[in-house]
Amino acid sequence: MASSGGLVKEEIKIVESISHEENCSQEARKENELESAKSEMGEVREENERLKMMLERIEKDYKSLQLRFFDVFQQSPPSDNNINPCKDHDKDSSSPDSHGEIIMEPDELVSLCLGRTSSSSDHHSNKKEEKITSNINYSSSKSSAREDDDHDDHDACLSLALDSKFQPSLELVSNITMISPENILEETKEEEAAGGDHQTWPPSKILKRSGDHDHPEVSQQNHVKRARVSVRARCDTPTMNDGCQWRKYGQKIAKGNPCPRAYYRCTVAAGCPVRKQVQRCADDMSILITTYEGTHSHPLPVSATAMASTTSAAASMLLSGSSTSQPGLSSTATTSLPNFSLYDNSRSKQFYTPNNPSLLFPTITLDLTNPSSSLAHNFNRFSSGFINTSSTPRFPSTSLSFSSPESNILPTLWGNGYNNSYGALSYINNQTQNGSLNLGKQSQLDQFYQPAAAASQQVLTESLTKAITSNPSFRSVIAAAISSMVAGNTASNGDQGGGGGENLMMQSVSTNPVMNSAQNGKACASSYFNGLLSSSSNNSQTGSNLLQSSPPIPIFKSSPTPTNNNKDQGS
DNA sequence: CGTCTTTGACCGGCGC
DNA sequence: GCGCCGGTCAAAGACG
Repeated sequence: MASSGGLVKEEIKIVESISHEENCSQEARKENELESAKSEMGEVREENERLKMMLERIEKDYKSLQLRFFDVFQQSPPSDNNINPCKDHDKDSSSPDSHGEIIMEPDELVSLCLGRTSSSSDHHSNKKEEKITSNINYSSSKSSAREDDDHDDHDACLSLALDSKFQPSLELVSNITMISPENILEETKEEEAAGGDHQTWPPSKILKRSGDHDHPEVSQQNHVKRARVSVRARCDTPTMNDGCQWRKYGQKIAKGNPCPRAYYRCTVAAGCPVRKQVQRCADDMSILITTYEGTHSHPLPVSATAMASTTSAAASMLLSGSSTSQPGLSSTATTSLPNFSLYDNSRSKQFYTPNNPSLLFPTITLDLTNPSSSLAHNFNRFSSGFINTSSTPRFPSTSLSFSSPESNILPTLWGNGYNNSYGALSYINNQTQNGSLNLGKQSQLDQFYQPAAAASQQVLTESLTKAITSNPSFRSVIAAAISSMVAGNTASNGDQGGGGGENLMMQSVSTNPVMNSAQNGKACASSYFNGLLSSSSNNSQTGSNLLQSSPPIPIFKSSPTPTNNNKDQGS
C-alpha cells in the first residue's frame, strides 16, 4: 500500500509536471503569438508610416495641383457646358467628366480623376481643358505612381469630385473608373463620336447613332473594349445592391447558363454610361455575378462609392497589371495573406477567346463567394483563375477573392437590403467595434448610416492590413484611393487626423468631420470593403437570411429587384 | 398617370 | 452568306 501510495504520488507529480509543461508550452505559444502579433503590428506601423508620408506627398501634390488648376481656370473660364456632371448630364454626355479627367465649375463642382494616363490627344474641342487635363493627369499619376513600390506603376483610377457647393466641406465622391490606358483613346473617340449622346456603352450604338462621324478610326477603336469588373457574391436578391440606382433594360438567356442575364443601366444621373450585367452562376445558383462596365459621370451616393471604389481599385489593379508585363499580382499575391486572396489569371493567358464574348473585355473578378478561408485553396487558384479559367481570355483578367471566415455573410449583407443591414446589426455588433478603416466616403446627400458596415470590421481590417502590407499592387491601389480622399479631406479642413494607431491611414480619413457629420457622428462604414459591403437597399426581405449561405434564389423574372428600391437611396 | 419591368424584335459581331 | 450569340431597343403591361 505504501508503495502504491508512492506510485500515486509520483503519478500526481508527473501529471503536475505534465500540466505544468503544458502550461509552459501554452504560455510559450501565447508568447509566440504575441511576438508574431507584435511583429505584425510593427510591420503595419511601418506601413502606416510610409503611407502617412505618402499621403503628405499626395496632399502637397494636390494642393499645388489645385492652385495650378485654379490659376489655369481663372485665366480661361470654361464654356458653360462640359462642367458639372451633376448638373446637366443629359446634355453633357461628351463632357470630359465621363473621361474622368477633370470637370470644373467655379462655384459648383470640381471633379478630378486621379491616375489616368493622359488622353488629351483627341480632345480638340476644348484645348484649354485638354491642357488642364494633361496637367492633372500628369501630376496625379505621378503622385500615385510615385508610391512606395517600385514594381508597380498603377494608374489608380479613382475619381475625386469636390463639390464646393457645400463649402467649406468638400465632398468626396468616387467614380467608377475602369478605363485602361489603351481604352482612353477609344472612350474619348466614342464620346466624341456620340456627339452628346451619353450612351457610350455600346460602341456599335455610338456608331449607329452618330452616322455623321463615320470615322474609320472610331470603328477600329471600338474593338477595344473597356475594363469590366465582375463581382461574385452570394446573394439571395435578384441583384446585388451596390448603392446605385439601376434600371433594367433587358434580359437575355446567355448560352451556357440557364439563368437569365439581366442588363441594367445606371439611373443615378441621366446619361450615365455605366451598365451592369447580373447573372446567377450556373454552377452555384446562390452566387450572383455582377459585372460593371463604364464610368459614372456623376457623384455617387455614399452607398455606391464603396462599390465604385472597390471596382475602381480592382479595375486599376487589372489595368495596371495589364499595362505592365511583370508578374506583378501573381507573384506578390503569393505572400501570406490570410483570408484575403487575389488571384490573377491573366498572366499566362493573354490570347483571344472567341467563344466567350464577355472575355473580349479586360475583366477583373472580385470573388466574395469563397466560403473557405483556406489560404492554400485560394492561392492555388492564382494561376488558374476563377471565372475566366474556362477559356483563354482575350484580355487579361484578374480575380480577387475576399474570403474570410465571415465571407459568407458579406455578400449577403451586400446583397440584402438596407433593412436587412439593420437586421444584421444585432448580430454584427457583437463581433467588433473596431472602426478604424474608412474608405467609404460620405456625401451630404446621402446620410445613410450603414450599420451593417460595422460587420466583421475586425476581420476585414486585419485582412486589409495584411493585404496592404504584403501586396504592393493592392497597396498602391488603396493608396491611390486614400490619396484621393485625403486630398478632399485636406481641402475641407486640413485635418489629417490619425493618431498613429495601427490603422492610422484610415483614421485620417474617418476623422473627416464632414463625413462624420454626414452620419450624425456615428461610425461610418468603416472599411473600404465594409463600405462596400454595407451598400444597402430597402429590400424588405427578411434579415433572417442574412447569414445563410444558401438562401432561396430569386429568379429575375418574378421578384421586384432591389435596384428598384434603391431609388430612395441615391438622393 | 408616371415610372419601371418585361419581353420579343432587332442589330452587329463573329465563326463557320 | 448564314446562323448563332450578346447586347439593346421599345412597345406593352404592371405597379404604386
